Amino acid sequence: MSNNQPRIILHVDMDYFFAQCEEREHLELKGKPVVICVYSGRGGGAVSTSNYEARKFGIKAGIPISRAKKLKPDAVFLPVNMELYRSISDEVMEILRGYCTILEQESVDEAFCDITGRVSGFDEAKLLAVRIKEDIRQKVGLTCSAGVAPNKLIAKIASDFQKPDGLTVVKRDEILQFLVPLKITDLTGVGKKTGERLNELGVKTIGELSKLSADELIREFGQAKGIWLKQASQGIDDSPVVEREGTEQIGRITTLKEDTKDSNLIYEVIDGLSDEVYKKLETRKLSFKSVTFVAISTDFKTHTKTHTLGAPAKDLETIKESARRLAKLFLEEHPVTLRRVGVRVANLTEAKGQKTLGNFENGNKKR
DNA sequence: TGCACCCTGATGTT
DNA sequence: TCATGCATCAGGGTGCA
Repeated sequence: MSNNQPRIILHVDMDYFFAQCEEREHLELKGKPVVICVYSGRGGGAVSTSNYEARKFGIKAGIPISRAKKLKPDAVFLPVNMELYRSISDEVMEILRGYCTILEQESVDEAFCDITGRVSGFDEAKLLAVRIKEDIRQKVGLTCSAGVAPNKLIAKIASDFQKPDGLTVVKRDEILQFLVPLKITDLTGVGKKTGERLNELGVKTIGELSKLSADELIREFGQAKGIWLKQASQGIDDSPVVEREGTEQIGRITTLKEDTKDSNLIYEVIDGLSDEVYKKLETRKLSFKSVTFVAISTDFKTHTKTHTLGAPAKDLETIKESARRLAKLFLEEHPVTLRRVGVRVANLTEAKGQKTLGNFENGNKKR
């Protein structure tokens, strides 16, 4: 895709999405601090997201619920209600689809739109963005923040630049001055770990990052990431907006009631998780070709074990048996105590008509 | 030797 | 500090022509 046509990309990011959905459903929440929680089943858990009232007290995504409760005991604490957020997300995406030729839904609350063919330039693009925001506000009842730029990388950073209910337009010749003062972690793809390593190299801003040579970055981060960092620091990104077929993998993970190394207990949990993964697959009519057992030990290290089948399958038994077998192997190899376990399927394909696919080599298995 | 595929842990985000 | 659940990706390994 090396055509020279300058692109215009719009990135839309719903504001504090989960919490805003709850505000829409429960009007009495407006103005109160709202905290959306993922409970672990053993009393603890983490904050999934919070509204701006809650953020004023330091309650943000990722912190333990216990800490959030200390920061603001009388905030409203609600469990995640994914079904609600999905259906609202669908409403939003449907609106966006009406405005762009290609829509790339990045997650439940974010999407890229290629609007190159829909507008004559950035001024018109800005007007279109305003209209889309207004449309979403009226039809869905939620605010979002938007970024308009010549590529996905900059559009995404731009949508994050002014929040909530923001709109930031970055034209081609404004990219460098826009990026230079930003923190390196404002680059999508640079998180805590990469940020720390860059700090050690004396780099704190994107401007400073752009001064490092590609060679230096490759030495430090390897070929692919090194080149990516160099390009990103200069605002270069050619990746196209692509309609996503669907997810590549589907999984479920849970925290055990208590830490254990008891395989029978773990098998029980695996069966339950397999059921849920199977349900998700079924509703989306997908087959899988590999099964992964995920284990997180008490020291919070993540371990995985994967088995790839000879041919795609779509039945529950295959998930359960594979996951159990993988767990057994894992426990034999690693005598550690587990805190969390998960089951994941990948290599997904559309489950066309096939009934059951029992034809993979699993002959010598103990029953 | 080159390539395709597989497995694993790291990473990002919420 | 206390530490959910989910997805994607790159590096290195492995097997085969």
